[in-house]
Amino acid sequence: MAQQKQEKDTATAPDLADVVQWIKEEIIFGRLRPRERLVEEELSERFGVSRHLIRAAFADLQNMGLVNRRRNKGAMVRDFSAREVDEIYEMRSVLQREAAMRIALPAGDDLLEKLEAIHAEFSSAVENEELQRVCSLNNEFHFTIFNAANNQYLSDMLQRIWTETLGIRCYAIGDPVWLKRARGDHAQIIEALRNGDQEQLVKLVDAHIWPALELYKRAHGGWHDTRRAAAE
Amino acid sequence: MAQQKQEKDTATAPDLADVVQWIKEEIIFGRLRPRERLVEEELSERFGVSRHLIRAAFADLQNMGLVNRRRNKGAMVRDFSAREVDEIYEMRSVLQREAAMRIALPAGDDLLEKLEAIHAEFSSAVENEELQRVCSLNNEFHFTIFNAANNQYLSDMLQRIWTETLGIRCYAIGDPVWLKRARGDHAQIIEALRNGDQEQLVKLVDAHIWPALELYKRAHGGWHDTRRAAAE
DNA sequence: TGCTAATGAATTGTCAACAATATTGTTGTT
DNA sequence: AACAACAATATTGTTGACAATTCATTAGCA
Repeated sequence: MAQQKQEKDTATAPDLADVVQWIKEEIIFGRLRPRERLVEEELSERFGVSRHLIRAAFADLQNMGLVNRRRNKGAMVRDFSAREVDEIYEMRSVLQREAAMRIALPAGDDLLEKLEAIHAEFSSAVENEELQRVCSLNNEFHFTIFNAANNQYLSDMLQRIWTETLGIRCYAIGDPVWLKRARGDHAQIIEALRNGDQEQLVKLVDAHIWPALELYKRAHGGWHDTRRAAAE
Repeated sequence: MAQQKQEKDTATAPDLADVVQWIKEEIIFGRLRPRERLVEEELSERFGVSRHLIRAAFADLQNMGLVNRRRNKGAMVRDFSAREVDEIYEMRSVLQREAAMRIALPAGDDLLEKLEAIHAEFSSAVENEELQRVCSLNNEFHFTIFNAANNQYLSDMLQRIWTETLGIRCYAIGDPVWLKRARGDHAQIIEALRNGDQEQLVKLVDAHIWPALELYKRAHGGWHDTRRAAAE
């Protein structure tokens, strides 16, 4: 699934995948803000790689939905309109419910054990406020579940949505209230999986996604709904 | 939606979009077969564009799911395993049903008129056996409907699936029996839209997708389930 | 013969210079 | 002062050459 590069900085020259990851993180963790222009040479110097790689990375990031590009005008960090956010979240809801519905219940012991292991780590990461680990363990938790739906294409679509909504969801990661709530949600989800209560599972998985959206919307307060992603 | 380039060959130098479109058609209409290797310089000469453009096009086509690439090994036309085909069709079913369910009924006159116009053209294209037009009108018919669900992200996901399944669906386009049936299906779909029968609409839209898959599977007869898309 | 290692051709990956385009700043006219 | 035309700068797009990698063939050896 989430194709991580195995050994990162073992003195190997930076790869396209590395550059994509770097820029992705810059965007996720807010060093590059929505609607900010991305200048090829600037990033090229910052990361110490050729402009060529930056360009290629832009293409990838565009396909991931993290940046917009217009011919001869360059790239900028994608900014979602209020409507786009709502639409993407509706679809996230549809697909996650579909995944939850497709999991064969009651879950096998191996799945439950794996989830509990992740959940334990997640909890400890929350307590120590290791945000980056929280984020990555959260991903792992959910995709372990989604993959249990046993449809690779569904997992892939969810992967795409997760990437696109990173900027939205990562608002929540820093919020103590949300973190506490998420931990509880995860525990409940595991319970539903164990008890074989499919209806409850679907409900829990779906309910779990909305608080982060609310946080994001609140943070964006008075929302000016200007922008629109143009194709050319 | 389907971002076509307006004026094609008005003596303007070929664009990345052009190249992508060309290769796409080569794949769709079978001049490039599944699992066939795509050599950059070869295509570069064939189309008379620089190797760079071909490379960039490969990246795009990979993201569209039409080709697979592996580092230092090049690109090849994507080939679906039996399982992948089933999985992608399950998801196509889910999303199309979701779209059908979201259309506000009864449909407005403008929508109905538009669909009837497309349907009339479709019918004539079928009778004259203009396959390429059949294909494009078929797209237009369905996306007019999908867009009526009023969720751009949903439309975009369906667009992606349609592109990926082109190679599967275009088997059907050449089949007279399927064509006849499709024409009837479309008429029924318009009726359901007019009558405001949502349940029937969902059912029709869903039932419409499976015959083409059956045709494809039959054509692929004894299926060797070898291949697998590798990440690196 | 059957296996491994070395060679070479084919192909992809990378780079740096150059061309085309957009953006900004300046000048001159009314 | 307002506006338009022009010039200068900044940025992206394109090209061709070269480096690195893979793949197929052959040579060497037991």
